[in-house]
Amino acid sequence: MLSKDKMMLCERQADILQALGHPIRIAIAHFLKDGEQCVCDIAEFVGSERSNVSKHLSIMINAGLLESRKDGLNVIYRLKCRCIPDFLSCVTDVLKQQVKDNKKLSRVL
Amino acid sequence: MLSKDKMMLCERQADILQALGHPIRIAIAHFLKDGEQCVCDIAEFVGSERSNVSKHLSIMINAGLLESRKDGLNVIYRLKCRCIPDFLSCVTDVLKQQVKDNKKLSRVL
DNA sequence: TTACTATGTGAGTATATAATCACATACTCA
DNA sequence: TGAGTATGTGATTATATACTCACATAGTAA
Repeated sequence: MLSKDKMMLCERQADILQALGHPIRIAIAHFLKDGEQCVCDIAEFVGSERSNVSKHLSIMINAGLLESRKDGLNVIYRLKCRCIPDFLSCVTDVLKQQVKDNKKLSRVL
Repeated sequence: MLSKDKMMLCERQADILQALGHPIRIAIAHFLKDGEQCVCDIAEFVGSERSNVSKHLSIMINAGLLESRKDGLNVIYRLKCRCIPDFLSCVTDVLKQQVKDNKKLSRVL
């Protein structure tokens, strides 16, 4: 049986996964890999309303994935941690593996 | 603006993250790192009802994270992809980084 | 000051998710 | 066969999440 401490760790890990577990938030993370951006440009990139994007951004801030700074009227967001792109490419590896398995399967069918 | 294809990719990545984005499902993944297990033992390990665990397992199966086989009365689950442990350690890296940043901050306060 | 712009927030709604319980299914073994 | 066990599923309920719209805030610039 899992200890209290390990369960707490699982909860914190789940928080991080949930904070990235939405198509718009993934897209935001991909966009910010190439450098910091304002809400305006992020909203344009992901193709959603600004108020909605603003909420997604605050979810990511709360999870410690992003940080922001003000620049005049704009608020500029950036990835807080260099490991997030690594992390995303890990997800991609899982996807690639699934595609590979599917191909193997389709050859048999 | 994000292309349709890229958006689809983000959706598939989000599916995977969501399928792992729950404390119980993370705990299951950790447990299965060390080898396949039946529902019974998984439920005992994560400390939740069997029917609930069964539903979590089917979420992970649908996301392509796990596979299962029958063995008499039991159903044995295992990780489908060796990259899932790597993936989990990536989440841990993000957490570690956050802890490190917090320490730095607390020294300043 | 006033008009304008970028962002954040609250209310309301729709939808998704999680947990529990009761029950169905499938298998084992006497 | 019948009792017992492991698992899965459907109904229900409670809660969380996402989205939209309207509005508030904060800064810019004339």
